[in-house]
Amino acid sequence: MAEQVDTARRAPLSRDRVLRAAVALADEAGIDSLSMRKLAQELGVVPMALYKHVANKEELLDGMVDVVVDEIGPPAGDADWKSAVRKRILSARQALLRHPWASRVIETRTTPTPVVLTYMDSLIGMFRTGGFSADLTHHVMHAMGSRILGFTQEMFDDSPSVDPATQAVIFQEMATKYPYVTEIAMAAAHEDDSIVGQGCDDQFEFEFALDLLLDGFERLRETWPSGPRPRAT
Amino acid sequence: MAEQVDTARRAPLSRDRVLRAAVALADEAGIDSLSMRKLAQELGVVPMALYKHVANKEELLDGMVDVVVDEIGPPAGDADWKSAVRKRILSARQALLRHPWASRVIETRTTPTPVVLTYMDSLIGMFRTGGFSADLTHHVMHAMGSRILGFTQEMFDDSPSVDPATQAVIFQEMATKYPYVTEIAMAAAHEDDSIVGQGCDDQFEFEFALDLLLDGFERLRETWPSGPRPRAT
DNA sequence: CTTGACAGGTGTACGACGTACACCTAGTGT
DNA sequence: ACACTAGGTGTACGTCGTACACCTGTCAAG
Repeated sequence: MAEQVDTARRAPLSRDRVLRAAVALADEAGIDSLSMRKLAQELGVVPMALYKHVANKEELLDGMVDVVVDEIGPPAGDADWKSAVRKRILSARQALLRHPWASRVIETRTTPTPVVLTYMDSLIGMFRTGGFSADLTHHVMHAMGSRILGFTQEMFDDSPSVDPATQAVIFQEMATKYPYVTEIAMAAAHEDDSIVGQGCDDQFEFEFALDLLLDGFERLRETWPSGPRPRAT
Repeated sequence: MAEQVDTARRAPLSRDRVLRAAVALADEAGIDSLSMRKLAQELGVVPMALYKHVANKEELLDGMVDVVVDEIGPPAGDADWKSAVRKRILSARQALLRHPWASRVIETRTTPTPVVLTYMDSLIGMFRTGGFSADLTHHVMHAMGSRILGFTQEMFDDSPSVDPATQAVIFQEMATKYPYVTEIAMAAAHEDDSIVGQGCDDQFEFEFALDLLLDGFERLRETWPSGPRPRAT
């Protein structure tokens, strides 16, 4: 009777507990190490037990996205649509930065969950009450693209860090084969001691694009016809 | 000695043949049905044979992306940077539309291949020779985000088409729970007889956002300081 | 107090997947 | 004539998601 770790002692499972454990596991071990089996083990339970709380892995991932989206705070009370939207999007970005796997997972969802729909509805509402026509709001939401949920793709991630000598050789090759890319990478790294890239201020880039779009939206808001755009005949 | 379908008759494999077959398979069966085993079968070969031509599945996917990027034509000869960039991006978009799996796969690549770098270099070059500073070009490329390779995420795909009665119920629920989303969906579907969405003109949306950005870039081009942006301090 | 339904955890098993590793085989340069 | 090698083969392992039958404790109705 030495060990009795069985079913009795541990807290009972629940959809919520499963989702939170999944998020935690993905946060610390990466989304690729998130399998139903590992998750079950983490919860001290047999893999199939999870299926009493989520239909399948897809639904698990949907639920995980919901957890992240729930972390986005409620809209700020700003009277000004522009700063209200800006704050909300930046808050979404913070949520996504806390869970690096989330953007990748969101991209693979095929159908929005109610939680996501609620978030989108509230965001759309900010434009509508800010004086945008339904039609213009539609285009504007499309224009925001991946920024709606607070992320943009990174193009390069940290390279596997070879020694400086070969790094220099690689750099020379890069510079001759892709002069423009190299120039841009240099410009980005001007406040950094690494040779290539990495020193790019993502937050700045994100806000740069966000503000560019918001400014564009503002201009359109005043000139856009209030009805739907005229149909081609 | 009835059948002699063995190794002798079929054309020899090659990295190129493997990649093309993979692209074809993904095109017609979807990216989820692309496995090393199915691909091998398609080529009349044992799975492990593929590994003599690609290191692993990741490299296969990299190669497939290369095939797609190669389909993007060379830059137009326009003197005007803006229309040249515009054409190139729209041409990239066409390539991606021919291979619906490509955008999803591109998002999962961790390191750009030489082919992708070449494309990016040429695109950056269009801004640089168009009078953009290296610094501004950097930000501008970030701002383009997923549009660089010609796609934006779709939010909804075709729903599994239930009967009209329940569809109406669903619609009612949607309209009360997510009034703004519904309104937008309606606005988009005004030239369509389906009840919810679907009638959204993706090409229009894409160009809307693209032009919004390009116009914004144009304005910045004239006001942006030529050096790198000043450091905080 | 019995019963039986049901929510929730278990155990086994299957078919896919990516790919390591040892092997074979045909063609080539010496 | 022979070793080398590029390229195709066969077997095998570990991992994955999950179908299906089963067990067990709880609790309401008879």
